[in-house]
Formats: sequence, C-alpha cells, structure tokens
Amino acid sequence: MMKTLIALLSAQVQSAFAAAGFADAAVTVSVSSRPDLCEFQCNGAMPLAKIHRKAPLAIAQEVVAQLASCAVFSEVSAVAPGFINLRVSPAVLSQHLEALRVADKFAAPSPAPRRVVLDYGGPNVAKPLHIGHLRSAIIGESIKRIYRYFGDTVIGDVHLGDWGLQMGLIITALQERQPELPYFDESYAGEYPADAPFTITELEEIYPAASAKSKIDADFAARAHAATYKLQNGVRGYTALWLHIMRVSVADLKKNYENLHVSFDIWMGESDAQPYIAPMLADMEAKGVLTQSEGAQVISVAREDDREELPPCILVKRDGATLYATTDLATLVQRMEDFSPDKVLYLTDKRQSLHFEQVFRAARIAGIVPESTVLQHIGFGTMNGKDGKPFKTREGGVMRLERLISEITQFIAQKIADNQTVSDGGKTAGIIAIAALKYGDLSNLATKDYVFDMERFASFEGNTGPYLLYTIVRIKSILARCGDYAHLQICEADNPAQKALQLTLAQLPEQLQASYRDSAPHVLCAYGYDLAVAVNKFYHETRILSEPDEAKKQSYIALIALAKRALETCIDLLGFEAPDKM
RNA sequence: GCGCCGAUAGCUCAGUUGGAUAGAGUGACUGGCUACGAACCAGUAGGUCGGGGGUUCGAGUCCCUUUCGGCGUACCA
Repeated sequence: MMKTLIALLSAQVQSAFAAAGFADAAVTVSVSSRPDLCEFQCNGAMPLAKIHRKAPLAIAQEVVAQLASCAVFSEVSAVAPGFINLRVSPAVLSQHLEALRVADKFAAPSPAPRRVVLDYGGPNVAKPLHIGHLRSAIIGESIKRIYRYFGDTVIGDVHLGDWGLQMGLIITALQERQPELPYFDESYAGEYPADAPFTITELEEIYPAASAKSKIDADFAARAHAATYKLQNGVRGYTALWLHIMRVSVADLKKNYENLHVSFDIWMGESDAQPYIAPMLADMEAKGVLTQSEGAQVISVAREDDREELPPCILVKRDGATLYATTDLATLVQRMEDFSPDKVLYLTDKRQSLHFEQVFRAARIAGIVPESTVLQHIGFGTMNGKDGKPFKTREGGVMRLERLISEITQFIAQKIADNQTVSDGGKTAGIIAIAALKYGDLSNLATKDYVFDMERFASFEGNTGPYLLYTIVRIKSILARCGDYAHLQICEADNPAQKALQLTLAQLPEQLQASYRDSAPHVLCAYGYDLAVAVNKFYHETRILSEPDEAKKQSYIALIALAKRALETCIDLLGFEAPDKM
C-alpha cells in the first residue's frame, strides 16, 4: 500500500529540515488553513526557533532553500512568522490519485489487526425498541464497519437484557391469563408445544401491564420474584416458556435491526453469563479480592490518586442476589474464554460511565482481563427534542423506533412524490430515510447530547445524509452514459475546481485513518460532506460528457468515478447506502 | 457537598501535535437552469469562542478560577 499524500509530503519536508541542519525536528505537513495562500503548510520551523536560538523565519527560509529543487512541490515559500507554504506539483497529485484509483482499498490495513468484542445494541427482550436504543445501534454498527475496513476481527454482540425480574413478571402474568398451559403444571412430563402461546404484539403488551401491576399488587410481585427464582434454578416449564419468549422476541428484534441495516454476529445476553458467576465469585474469594462491606460482597476499586473516592464494585447484595456489575464481569470471563479479545468496547449511554469504570477496575484486580486487553466504554449523549429535553412523542410518551423510522420515511416519501421521477412503493424513501436518520446522528460527536430535528435531518439541502446520496446519484447518472470507464486514468488537473476535487480526494486515506484511530464516525461524515461539496462544484463548473477534448473527458470521468467510490466507501462505513435514482 | 461532561454566528454543529483572517449548514438578503439531475452552484450580512486571570512569539485548544446547564454519586439496569 502506498503512502498517503501527507506522509509523502511530510517525508520530503522532513529531509529538507535535516539537510538544513535540523535533523532532530519531527515535522509534519498538514492541509492548509489558508487555501487562498497555499495547499499545504508546515509549521515545523517555529518550535525550533527557541532551541536553536534563531528566528523562525530564518529557519523556514533555510528549509525552503533546500526544497527549491524538489519536484514534488510546484511552489514553496517561507512566510512570517515562520510558516512554510506549499503547493503540490499537479503531476505528483494526479499520479497519487491514479495510484489510489487502482488500489483495492483506500487505506492501508492496520499493521496489527485486533480481535475486538463490540458490545452494542443492548435491547431487552419482550420490550419494543425505542429511541433510547437508536444511538448504540447506529454508532456501534458504524464503528464495527470502520474497524473491519482496517482488518480487525470484530465480534458484534447484541448483549440482550434477557434475565432477571422482567422474565418472572412476564411468566407470572401469563400464568394468570392462561393457567391451563402445561408450563405451569409441575407434574407435566411430556413435550411442551413447539409454538409460543403468544405473539410479539401480546408480549409487548404483557410486560408493561405486569410491571405496573407488580407495583400496586404485593402478592403479584412476590409471585413474580418466586417465578424469577424458579427460572434461574432451571424449573423445566419455566425454562421452556423463557425459550418461547426469547425466540419470539429475538425474531422481532432482528427484523427491526435489519430495517436499520444493523446486524450482530452473536445474540448473547445476560443469561449466558449466569453459569460463570459462581465460579468467578469463588475465584475472587480465593484470591482474596472479595471483601465484605455493609453486608454486601464487594471489590474495592478506589485508588490513591482518585480525585474522588470511587464506591466499591458490588457483586453480591445483602440479600444474596447478584447485580449488573456481576453479570458484566462474568460476561468478561466468558468473552476472554471464548474470544481472547485484544479489546472489548462497550457502547452505552454515558450515564453508565461510572459503572464501567468500576467494572473495568474490578476486572483488572480480579485478574479476569489482562493488561494487554483494552477495555473501553464509549458513552454517548442523549437524543433530545427541539426543546432540549429527551425526545418524546407528541403525546409525551417514549417514541418507538418503528414509529420514528416510519414517520421519517413518510416525510421523505411525500417530498420525493413531488419529483415524480421514482415510483417504487417507498423503497427509495426508505433508503433515504435511513441515511437521513443515521447521518443526523453520526455527524455529531458521539459523546455529546444532540438535538433531533426531523425536518432538518430529512431536508435534502445542506449538510445532510440525503445531500451525500444526491451527489452519488448525480455521478451515477453520468457514468451510466459512459460505457466502460474502468480503464480510464486520472490526469493532471486543468481547472481549479478539478484541482480542488483532487486535493480533497487525496485526503481520503488520512480521514479514514482518523476515524479508525479515534473510533469516530463523525470524522467520516465531515469528510464525506466536504467531498460531496467538491464534487458538486466540479460538476457545476465543468462539462463532462460534452467535453470536446477526449483526453480531458476521460480524465474527468475517471475522477468522478473515483469520487463515487470514495463517497460510497464513506457512507458504507457509516452504515447506509445510496439508491440509483432519487 | 463531591466528581464527570458540556457552553463557539439567531438556530443546529465542526474545529486534528497550541499556528496565519475561528469554519460549515440553516434561517435572512442577492445572483445563476436552451450543458451531463437547480435535491445544485456563487455572493452579502451575521462572532467579546459563557466571564475573569495565567503560560506562550502565538490560546477556541493548555493551566487556575468563576457562572450556567446536563449527568452521576454502594446494594436498579
């Protein structure tokens, strides 16, 4: 894999510094902050001024003198107080893009590919997905794709909430409604029915009703606790019922995630960690890391240098029950055994950051996870409404994901209806809706709260997902008339918009790397938008199909074909796709 | 109380090891369709980067302090 353009230019400037007598300097070239003055800049002379007791401008001038004969640059100058301004030679640029065009990938794979367990999604069974699940799914899916682009092996685990009191509540409510079912007959020894005694719609109604009832009906609550206990101790009928709940619920979750173009490699959950809990606690006991505190069994995770003393990580409550942290640690035991990952990354709401800090420390102390395995939690912010408060439906309730997607799809279907170019029963509207939703979310820093505004996200103007799709569709429309263009080569630019597009395209590898290094999809959103702007400007100012000079025309076509692939790579890593027409 | 996070144009957001005149979008105003899609392009106006102090040749960025907001703060997940 070739070097990035920035790396190539940096190497040239670095050796010029060395030739001028500044071999110790680690200098880099960056994209210019003043495109009116130059294309690239190097600020390396200024920090050297103090060390060498020399004016920064003088240093810059000496370096520039060394670069004068360098064919890589078409223009080099030193400017006060010590900037080195650079323009790349058009031939070098076009050759670089030509190499990028024929490369099978736009960025070099990671030199040390990792095994990563990515814990995202986190839905609860028997409960519908709502907007609280949206960000984890969208951001996780994008990070998964970015990691894989760089060669990591990523195991995406949906990590279901499939254990605990909620299951007891459902079972107890079912028993009230259908006491005749064989699952509740402890003397029953036959086969249980293959089909579940409820649909997903019924299940989604049963749970909230049971939850509400348990709060006002103490007897019902007690029976639910008892049912939970029986389930956890493997009572046959309850286990069979639990499997029904799981199958019905997971099938529905899969359908919903598919609509979002989100997929998982494994569908494990809290229940899978249960067999690991007892041995893990015994091991902690043996190691002496488990201590009694206020009646609970805990691991102390506080450190000397903490600004504030961290509460201990509680593993067993006073009443003997285990908790979220217990399950998460047991899940880590299981993940180390099954996958021996180099990294485990969790994507949850940022309100859980203290919990993960405690769990991570406890995992190190208990020796569950070695130092060589990175544990990271990315806590994302809340999706708010226009009023700045957590997003709600107009009626004030929690918005179901299904409804959110369908509302955006309808909104967009209405807009493209005016255009009348497409009538495919809403398929295109669905594709655009997903792009609008995901881009609207991912273009923000993941860790911050953001304001969800459907009209803004679904607008086809400005910095939006649909704008990127529109740009791709325009290119497709031209390429469809070009016959076979795969062999066409990119040549030196002959106009400013073309040069600008080439320079933007040359940034692609670095931008991909930055998004990988920082697990930051928003970097790709910003770059994809910049690239789309450059494409549209070029498109607007250049005749492509009607260009009389055949050589120029071919170079233009090769350039937009590369731009199309670059844009498609960006949106694919963000987790959405472009239609052929819109 | 303590801790974490945030505050950048009317609104929504970027801003990479500290670098030149702090950038986009949107809204407002203006111009461009007999060229490959005007869902586009170009231009104008809009800023004490919450306030104050410090470090530095240079601070939106680093340090201290302060105001406001969000969240968390041992037996929920």
